[in-house]
Amino acid sequence: MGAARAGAGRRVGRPRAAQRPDSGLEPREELLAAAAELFTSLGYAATSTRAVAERAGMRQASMYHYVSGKEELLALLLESTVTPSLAYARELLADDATPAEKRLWELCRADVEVLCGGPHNLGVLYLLPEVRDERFAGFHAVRDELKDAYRQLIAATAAGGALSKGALELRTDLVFGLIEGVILVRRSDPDRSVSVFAEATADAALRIAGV
Amino acid sequence: MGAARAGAGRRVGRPRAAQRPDSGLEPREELLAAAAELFTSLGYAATSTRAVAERAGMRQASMYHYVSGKEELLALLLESTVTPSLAYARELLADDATPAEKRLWELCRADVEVLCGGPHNLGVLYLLPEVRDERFAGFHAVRDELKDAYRQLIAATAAGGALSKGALELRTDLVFGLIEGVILVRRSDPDRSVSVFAEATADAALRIAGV
DNA sequence: ATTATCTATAGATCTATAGATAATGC
DNA sequence: ATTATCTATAGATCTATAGATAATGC
Repeated sequence: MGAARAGAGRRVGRPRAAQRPDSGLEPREELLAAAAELFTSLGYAATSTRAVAERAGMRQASMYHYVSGKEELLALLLESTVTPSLAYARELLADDATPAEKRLWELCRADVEVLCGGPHNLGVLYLLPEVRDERFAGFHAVRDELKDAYRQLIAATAAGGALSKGALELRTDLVFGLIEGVILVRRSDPDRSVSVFAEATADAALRIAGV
Repeated sequence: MGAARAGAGRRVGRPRAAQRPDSGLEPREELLAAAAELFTSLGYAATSTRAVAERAGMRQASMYHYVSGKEELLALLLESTVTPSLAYARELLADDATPAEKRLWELCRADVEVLCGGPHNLGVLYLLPEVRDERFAGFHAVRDELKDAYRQLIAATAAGGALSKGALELRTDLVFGLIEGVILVRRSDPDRSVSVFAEATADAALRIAGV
């Protein structure tokens, strides 16, 4: 149980119509990978359920065996873009042995790595107009918490401690905007070295934060 | 001739089915305004020609009397977002009486005003996945030229003169990314004072540029 | 006569469901 | 028997064209 697909062995159920080499992924993962590729390149509204399913190696209708529709796929992908950074942010917030400046830098660097890492520039999902919809409230909640972690770290720096509430908000927006703006930079130039860019962005973020 | 609509007088042609108070705009302008509102809020693919036409006060089919389709509307709107900044950038490049730092600051400030000004956050059109398409090559050409103006101004600053080609490129990307990232900030918080934010962003851009 | 609009519609989608089928499991 | 898939399709779009119509212009 669990390791049912191990060994690419015999599988229950009617065989797929289009036989392809085993991807090694669970069908649901195949769908997510297909959706990631299509949503990031064509956009959400312009991607049909047929396109997703077919790219995942199954027929359009079979997709509904695994997910309720496109929407669920987008919600899952979106959350995968913020959850790792949020987990790391929580760690950094708890670590009071390290100076706030250093922790802020680390969060920026890591966040850029997540947004720009991976094969499909998943960060661009942020940019989709559909994402504003209430149906993706889960994503927004996680993202808000992440932004709050940025705010706390900025406030904890030497330069940040002196700021008024409004000024802190503005700095936070600028830093957060810089980090998310990175998605646009990567979009227009996809072949950049991510790690160098992530460090340069973290440096720039500290300068904006006033460090 | 030309001022045909003056005085909201009698108009040639079959009257519109849905009578509404005269907007004072030419039909083509009404379509552009409707498209701006819908493309920025729902996205391009999710906006139907029917929705655009109806919001402009005419029936779906009548739209084709003025434009070839949705695509033309998006192309026009996109260009309207970069053209003003580019014109201003050219002026600034020519003005060698003013220090480069000051000119760079001005360009950033003005660009943010254009991107975030106006009623419909037209800047978000940049974010639409469809925009990458070759059909919008005109927009991309203008945008590339604008980015090149940023590069030249950064290179002309005291800090920029010393940079290697690669380092200059990186700084330019970071600054340009910060400016475009502003679109995301405005999207998540639309009621911000644009002019204050534009100046704060220009300050931040100079800090990134190393001034 | 010219024009701006309308109504109607063909043809091409796209989503989600119903029900059939071809495997394995027991 | 259970399961993963398939095929088929109803119903809801959406785009772009054809052709009719209701104004003004001459």
